[in-house]
Amino acid sequence: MTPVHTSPTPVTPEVAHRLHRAITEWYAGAHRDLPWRDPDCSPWGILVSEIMLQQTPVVRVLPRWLEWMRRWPTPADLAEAATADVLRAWDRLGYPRRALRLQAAAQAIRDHHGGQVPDDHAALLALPGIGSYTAAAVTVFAFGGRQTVIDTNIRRVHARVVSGVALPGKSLSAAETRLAEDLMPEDRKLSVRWNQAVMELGALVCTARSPRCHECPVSADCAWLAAGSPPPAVAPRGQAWHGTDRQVRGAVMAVLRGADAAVPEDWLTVAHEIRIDGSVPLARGAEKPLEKLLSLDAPEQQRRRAVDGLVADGLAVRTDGGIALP
DNA sequence: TACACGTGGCT
DNA sequence: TAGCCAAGTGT
Repeated sequence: MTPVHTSPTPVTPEVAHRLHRAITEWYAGAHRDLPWRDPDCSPWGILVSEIMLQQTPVVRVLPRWLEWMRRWPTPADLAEAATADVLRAWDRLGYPRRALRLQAAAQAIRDHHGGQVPDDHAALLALPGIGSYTAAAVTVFAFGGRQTVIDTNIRRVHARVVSGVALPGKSLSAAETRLAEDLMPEDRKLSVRWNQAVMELGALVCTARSPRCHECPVSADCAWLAAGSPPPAVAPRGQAWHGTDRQVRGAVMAVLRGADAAVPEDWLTVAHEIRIDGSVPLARGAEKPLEKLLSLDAPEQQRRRAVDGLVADGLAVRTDGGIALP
């Protein structure tokens, strides 16, 4: 292995070997027992888990994944489902466009890959909703390929252990990619375990806010810890939420998921016409989303922008009766 | 490159 | 409590 010179302290083959051994041994005893890690889990199940886990915590994915796999155990099953059912099953996982793209991916798998999830990295990358990370993850975790997986957890572990900084930069750099590639064990089977183990270390121990360095198997080799755990160079910019278009889109989607008929557009866009007295033809359970929509007190213009955006994104459609799930 | 895109638990 | 954060992708 070529020494890595992208950090203040180059990673020698000896250090790399020590990291491989320490982190994979830690993984063997400390990893979470998740259903998509079961040796019997299908590539489709793993692909579904990877999409659901994008920007979403494991605890929230678990119940949705179990229900999803029960209803649509193969790509062909999901390909043929009604999109409105797919969006309702996605429930409150967030970023519902992922559900749309997952169904589109299922249709592409049915139409162009004989119904089988492709094991080829390039073919995976060509599917809707699958980018660099997910293509690599499926290649590795579903098919045991030797690919460099880089997610936010892995970036953080590398940033601390090797580069000695608290957090990685906003976007993935070429140097980071090269570091990750250079750190990969040559042996294919070990590389699979390495990818999985570093990710898990970042998720359970080397966390963003309060890392548990006393539990870390590589604390002795950690450049960040050795440097005295310096704080991040630049404080990450907070994610705005209250009053944003996203919040309003989310509220509108919640209403549409709970409705058993098209919702008149004015009820969504004109605040004073949204009522929660039970006279609106919405399914039971929709009251709460409606209350949320009301409490937002979002300007009419913003509500219209949200509805227009949802329609433009294919998450909703305009019908004679109003707005509905597609 | 930077921004838009959901949601809810945790500190 | 207000803000941070979570297995990213598409434009």
